[in-house]
Amino acid sequence: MRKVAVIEDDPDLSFLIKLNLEREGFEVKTFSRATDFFHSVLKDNYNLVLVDIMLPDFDGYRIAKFLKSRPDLKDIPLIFITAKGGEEDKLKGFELGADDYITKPFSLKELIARIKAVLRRYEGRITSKVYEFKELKIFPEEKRVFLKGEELHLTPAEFKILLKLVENYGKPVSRESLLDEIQEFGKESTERTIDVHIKHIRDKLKDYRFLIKTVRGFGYKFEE
Amino acid sequence: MRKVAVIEDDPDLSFLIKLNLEREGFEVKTFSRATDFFHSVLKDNYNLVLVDIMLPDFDGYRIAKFLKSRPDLKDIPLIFITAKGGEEDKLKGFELGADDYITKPFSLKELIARIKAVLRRYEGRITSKVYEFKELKIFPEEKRVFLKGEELHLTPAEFKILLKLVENYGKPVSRESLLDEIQEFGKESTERTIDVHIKHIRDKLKDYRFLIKTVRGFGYKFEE
DNA sequence: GAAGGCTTTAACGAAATCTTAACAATTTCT
DNA sequence: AGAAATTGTTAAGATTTCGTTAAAGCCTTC
Repeated sequence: MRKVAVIEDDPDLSFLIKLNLEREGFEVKTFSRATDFFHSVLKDNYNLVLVDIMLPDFDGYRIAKFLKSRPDLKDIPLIFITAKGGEEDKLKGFELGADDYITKPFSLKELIARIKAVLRRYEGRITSKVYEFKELKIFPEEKRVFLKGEELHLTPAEFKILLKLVENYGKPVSRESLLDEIQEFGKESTERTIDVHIKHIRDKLKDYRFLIKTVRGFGYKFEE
Repeated sequence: MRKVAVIEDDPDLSFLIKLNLEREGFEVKTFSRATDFFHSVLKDNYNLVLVDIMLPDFDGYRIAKFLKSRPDLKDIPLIFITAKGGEEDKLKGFELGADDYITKPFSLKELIARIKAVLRRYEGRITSKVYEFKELKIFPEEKRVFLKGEELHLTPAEFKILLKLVENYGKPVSRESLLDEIQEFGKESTERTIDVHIKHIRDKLKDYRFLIKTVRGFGYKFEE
């Protein structure tokens, strides 16, 4: 789950942001003072930091400077919140490495849209991982699978299932979790659906079908 | 390796130049007629063009005019070779954008020195990035696209989408990300908007429409 | 304020994909 | 071994997604 740190001294606004982000599936920690955040950021792994420029102890720019000065933290996406709307402030923010900038008052909808957009942008930067098992290669970023040099055509659901299994190499994955991967939250399909997808994947893996092992009474696992 | 095109109708001189430039580590293509060169210059990426003013079909000035009239070719350094030594010719050459001018007879040593000097001058400049796929060229800085030497007119949204796809060559880009590129936050358009833009881009790419592949359930990708 | 270019929306058909359900095969349990 | 539970297989129907078209909405420009 993606974690967001919110540094905002207005408790009402802070609460509202937390509420809405959690509704979107984020894990949220709020801080009313920068110093508290400093302690947390070193041990918790945030995927994004949302910081108000005006804070009682530090100003937001110093938070940005701090984050950007540390090699282990400088790649955390950063969004500023501010009451000021001047171009100059905006520029200063971007110079300090902010990824986006949102001025009060703003709609929560907009805030969430911006957060998601920033995260999307960052996800592209992740160095593309490659999974390789004998003659099977999986490129998650490219959503492609190769078997003996030939590309396999997997449907979206098939690809998601295979990837989930591979990511949990050796560990059994329940049908339930696999279902979560392939469908919208709230839907509830039969778990037999998974079986059918698994069959299709196995068929496409041909003589490597054995890589997907069934874990009776639970689900499936990927293992050589 | 740096590529030089030599347009010179005297086969002996042409051969001599080729020989000496290759000894210096250049890749050299020679043309005895301008028309042959015109075909080549559109697909090969020359770092420098060396052209004799007097040619059987076209004169060198027209070659210069042609090159300088095309945004995708106008930055290729150009050196004239000529038998005439008049100041007038020299001026005309420089007016047309020649970077240097050398009069017959000249020593190969001198020619090479001048070529290197011109390239040095050019390399100091920031070479703006160019994307090139077969007969498709994209100039992000200038926001222009050329297909088989013809400029394509893309609308702003179309250009942004194409560029985003090209920047993520081989990687699927989600409709959401593409929407981020073309519109302000807060707006939430339907993702079908992207489909329509994609159709328009594909139509304009004509027989290269296949470069944009759809990634079912996700978005699109650019790939040869 | 009309015109034209650009973007967005809506709607439909076609194709790809997903799900279901029924039956067969296999494993586990008693 | 036989019953029960679980998984494999199959095929058909339901659903989703995409391409395409046309038209509406929105700017800018004249």
